[in-house]
Amino acid sequence: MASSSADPKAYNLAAGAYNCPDCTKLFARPCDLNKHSKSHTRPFKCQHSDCKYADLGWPTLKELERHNNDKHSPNPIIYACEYEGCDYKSKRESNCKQHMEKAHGWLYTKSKSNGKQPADSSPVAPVYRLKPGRHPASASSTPLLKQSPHILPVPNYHQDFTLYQDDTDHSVRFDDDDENTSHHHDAPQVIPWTSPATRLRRNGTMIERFDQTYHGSQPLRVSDNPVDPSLANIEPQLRTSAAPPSTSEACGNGGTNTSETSRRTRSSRGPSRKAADRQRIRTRDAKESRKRLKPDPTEILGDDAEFTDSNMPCIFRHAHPHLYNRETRNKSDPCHTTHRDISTLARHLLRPAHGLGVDPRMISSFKIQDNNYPHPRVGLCRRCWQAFFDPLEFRNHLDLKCEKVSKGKREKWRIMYDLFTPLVRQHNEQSSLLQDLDMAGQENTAHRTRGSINMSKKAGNDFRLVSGTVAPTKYRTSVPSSSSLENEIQKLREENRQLRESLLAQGPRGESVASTVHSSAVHNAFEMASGSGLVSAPRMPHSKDSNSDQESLVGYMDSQSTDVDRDGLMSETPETFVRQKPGHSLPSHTTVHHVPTSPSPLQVESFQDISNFSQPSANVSLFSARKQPTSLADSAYGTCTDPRRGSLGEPGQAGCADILRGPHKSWFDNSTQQRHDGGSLTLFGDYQFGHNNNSSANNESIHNNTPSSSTPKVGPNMTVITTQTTQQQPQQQDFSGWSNPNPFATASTSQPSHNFFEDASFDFFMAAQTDCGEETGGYNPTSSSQNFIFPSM
DNA sequence: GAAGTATAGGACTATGTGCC
DNA sequence: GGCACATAGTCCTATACTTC
Repeated sequence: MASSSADPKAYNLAAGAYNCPDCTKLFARPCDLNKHSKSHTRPFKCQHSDCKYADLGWPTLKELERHNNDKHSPNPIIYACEYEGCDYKSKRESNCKQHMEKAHGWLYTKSKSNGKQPADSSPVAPVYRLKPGRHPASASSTPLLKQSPHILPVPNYHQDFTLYQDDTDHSVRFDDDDENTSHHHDAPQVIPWTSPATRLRRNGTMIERFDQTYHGSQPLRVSDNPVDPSLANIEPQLRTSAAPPSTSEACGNGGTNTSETSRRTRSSRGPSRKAADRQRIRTRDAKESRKRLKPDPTEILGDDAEFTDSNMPCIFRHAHPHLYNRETRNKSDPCHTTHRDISTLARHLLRPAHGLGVDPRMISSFKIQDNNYPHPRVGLCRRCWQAFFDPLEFRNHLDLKCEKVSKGKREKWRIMYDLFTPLVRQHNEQSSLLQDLDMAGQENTAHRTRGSINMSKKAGNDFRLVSGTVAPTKYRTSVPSSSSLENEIQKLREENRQLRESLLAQGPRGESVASTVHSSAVHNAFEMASGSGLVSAPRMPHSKDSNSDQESLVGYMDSQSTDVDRDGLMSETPETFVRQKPGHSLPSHTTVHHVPTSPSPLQVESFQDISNFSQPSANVSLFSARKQPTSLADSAYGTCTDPRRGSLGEPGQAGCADILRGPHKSWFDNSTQQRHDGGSLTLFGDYQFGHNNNSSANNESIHNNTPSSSTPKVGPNMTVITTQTTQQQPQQQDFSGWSNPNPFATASTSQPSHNFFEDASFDFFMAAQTDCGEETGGYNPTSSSQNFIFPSM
């Protein structure tokens, strides 16, 4: 309920979340709980008494309005398909788009940019057109285009597979008069998977960008920082141009750029419109006067076309544009938006796309699920803005009330940038690489210090990194060597060569795409579509052992596949999952999770002692170990209600992470066959927790071992550990007799599994790792029985 | 295909804080 | 006390995605 937000009892300090009194969901913020509570109260009632929504109501006014347009409007807004010869019409814009996408192969930019054209996006815009006179509210802002779906006809080799024979972007463009726009390479298109030709083009783009970045102006040297090519763009000492817009200027613009639509449609809440306008004018005037009085003290980064105070980019995208390439990683689309406030940016970093631990007090990467682009393990206090590289020290710091240090938003942005965006080597690199590691670490330290010194000079701050806080060797950040990047690019080059050959061999356009499925390169291209390795074109064989793109440079950073990416996987999941045999019941309170095929032993939380881990190769590529997505929060667009999506869900739901985390657990070390008390658990891997139905009936069924339509699914390579109590030796559940063996399973190895576990001291950070505005399943510390399934490694 | 539900980020207001 | 700024909380739009 909305009132719960103000109820201190609803605030769970341990979990850092607000409990919904009407269900079991937890929220990081009261406003999120408030929003959620409307899904229970559904306060927006339909005015038509004969409508079922007169009683049921809708959670939001927007949904009520949409319902009215759908059902009760005498003159509803109609969206018509713009393709010639198609008379499809819908009252929903999104449905119309959906239709054009599915029926006509329309490619468009899926971006949550709030209607704004992303800075680096192509001019590709929706093809649909609002019917004149039907939608006056938006018609003025929506270009009524001369519709020309020139992309038709496109041979539809597959329903979702559009292959362009040539390398031309066939998307309809709206501003073709912009001759400076590169339509050829910069059209961000999101399609379920990538055709070989598109893949070829994208690889080419990546290679081109790599060459420009690292080989363009000067030869690549070992001492060059290959990770942060954009860093130079924001180094103040490198600037000679005029100062960037001041904070006041930016804020003023931000205020006056308020969407008029938003103002018109904003519900009547808070102060009156006149009062709000007065305040806005007052604020604007005040800020303008401030601008005249003194310069922006937070002048840190200097001018940059991409960086203004109201236009702050995602630190990760800014640091690694080649990794957050929306052409190859549609999941990174949210990273292409910019932020006006640090709080908004921090909120963004909380998203599953990055997975940092963020709360009002701190930002932490201690708990981030590394893949093959490990992050520095850093905790940043948002009060004193001191960085910590030791999680225990960090936690101790947060337990104390430190002195608040005022910093400007640029300063903060820079601190976050410096701390979190460098990539690090695996912490268990073999000694043969230690020299490189140290060298790179020193470079990185220098890089950070350089920026910090400037901050110190210009803002007089005492950013602790300047004053000698250097990450311990164990946690010291480093960067991938240039040779590693070269190797990855070389892989792309080689793959492109194969793609070209494959496409040439494929013959004229129109030939069945099936002719390419046996080409490993093309297959890899499908695998690559998201960089996640989870995309498999339906009807295509899944090759677990394929040396696919997830191992390449553009694999990913820490993001995971999008839902679109994972469609391919889900098309196969009915085969990969195993259902319980009739009559076969699980032990009481056993919870079953799906864990994909064996994660790499490199996927470990890095701050534990993993020195005894075996390493496949001393010279293993930084990018080579990825086999499956590992983040629990697995999608930038995650939701808790779908197993394909990875946001933290409520107990009993797929993707529910926190239910498996928390203090006071007992866990079983699969390698040593020993049980350990206490500590907390983090399972990495794309697993399903029980089932994806959050109904109470199903929750009941899972706890009572009652077979239901959502009987717990079991994935490959799993070992079920049942710990009835913290005092009992766990028992191992044998699933060998279950049906439907995983077609992709591979022989288990004897890799130790204790890398799943973490010290209890890190529990704190889990509390913050909730998806903003999303539900998290809270671990119930009162439960006396915790049951886990671990992948056999 | 229609309808329902979800997330991401923009933008605004209210409030807290430090400084003059 | 007023100003400037930071931030939390909230509402909103856009749109992705699921379910039926």
